[in-house]
Amino acid sequence: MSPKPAPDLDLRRDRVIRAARDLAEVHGWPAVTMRRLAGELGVTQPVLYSAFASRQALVDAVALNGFSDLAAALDAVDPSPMARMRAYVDFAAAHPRVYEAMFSLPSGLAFAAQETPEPLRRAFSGIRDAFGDADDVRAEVAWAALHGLATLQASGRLPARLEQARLDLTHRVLTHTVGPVSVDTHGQG
Amino acid sequence: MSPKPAPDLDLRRDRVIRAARDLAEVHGWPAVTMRRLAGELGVTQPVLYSAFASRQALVDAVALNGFSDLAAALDAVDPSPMARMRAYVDFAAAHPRVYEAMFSLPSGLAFAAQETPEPLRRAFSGIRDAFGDADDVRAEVAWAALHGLATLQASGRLPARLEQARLDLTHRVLTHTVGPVSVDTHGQG
DNA sequence: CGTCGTTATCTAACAATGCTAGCCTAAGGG
DNA sequence: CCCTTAGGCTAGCATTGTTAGATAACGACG
Repeated sequence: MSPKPAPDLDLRRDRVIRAARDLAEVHGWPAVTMRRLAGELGVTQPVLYSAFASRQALVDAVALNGFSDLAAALDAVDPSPMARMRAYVDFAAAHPRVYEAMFSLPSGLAFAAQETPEPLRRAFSGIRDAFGDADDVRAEVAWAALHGLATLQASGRLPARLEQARLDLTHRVLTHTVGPVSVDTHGQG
Repeated sequence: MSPKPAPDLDLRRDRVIRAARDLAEVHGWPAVTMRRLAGELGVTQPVLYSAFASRQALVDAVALNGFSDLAAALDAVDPSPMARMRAYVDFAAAHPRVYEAMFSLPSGLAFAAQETPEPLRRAFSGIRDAFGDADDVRAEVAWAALHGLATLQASGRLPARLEQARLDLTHRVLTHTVGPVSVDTHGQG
């Protein structure tokens, strides 16, 4: 049944993912070509296709891996809002290309569906645990704010000098809000 | 000096930009190839390069155009926070690919520098006028929140059903915050 | 121990992309 | 009518993702 020693596909996938991620972090995603990747790993292109059906699938795998790491980074700190916020933006700043794969690059990953991969749910839980509400609205807003800060800062569209001030203000408005939580889902839901 | 009638480059640029935008909105940015674009316009590829030095320059032009439109959309409504917020997310939802070119796709547009193109500054002013503070921190946070909401919703990562609730909460926390605005820019600025 | 069958891997190629060099042709001045 | 000038087109290059067909390595069976 297996005349040739079946290669450890999981191990190979892991190696390819790591190589792709490193290459992307150093030289950007456009530099992550199948040829160059194969060269770095000392194999030929078709071998990569035994691990991933397409380049898109590989990028998706890097993204999924990133969600796992993000979930771990959030879990590693205490569940106070400020600690989680700091952990989130720090993760995005430390691994900008992975974050790009997770959110900006075209992706085939489902999210709001029930097929949502588990690492994605875990990452979101890391935020919900800190901002949890009656429903998820506050956590979703918190996530959106963090995501906006992370991406706009990563692309240099916000002055770096005010980063801490922005995070402080975001924390303050999300935790010290007055007024009822009249969540009515009318309108063009 | 000009043996052949010099083509109206501005008009041509405009046509190319419009064609690229329409094509992107319908079929996505990967479908916007120079060949296909030339075909739609009834010309050959090299003509496009007389209008834009590269595909990247064309995408940047579409993005810049989008910032102009966004600024106009914000100016068109009264400067109340809620009206501006609604206008912002509506613009992003109505022109998702243009918004993608403005924020997600690789871009050569400067932002925080003093070389920032005027349409970008105008678009940001549309937000600052509604959330203006002592410094720009609150406006920046508002912008980040809106951007996060827009992108996460566009990629289907937030349930559409709660869209209005998220916007309401965002509006509430940004306008009804208690506590002083102790903006100290210490830390790793 | 030798042969065979299976399967992972490599070589080589395909189609499509962004971009460019060089010829061709249209338009105006003498 | 001819000549100059410059815009447009044809054809091509290098690179990309992806795949078909050949090759070689390894275990099983006689």
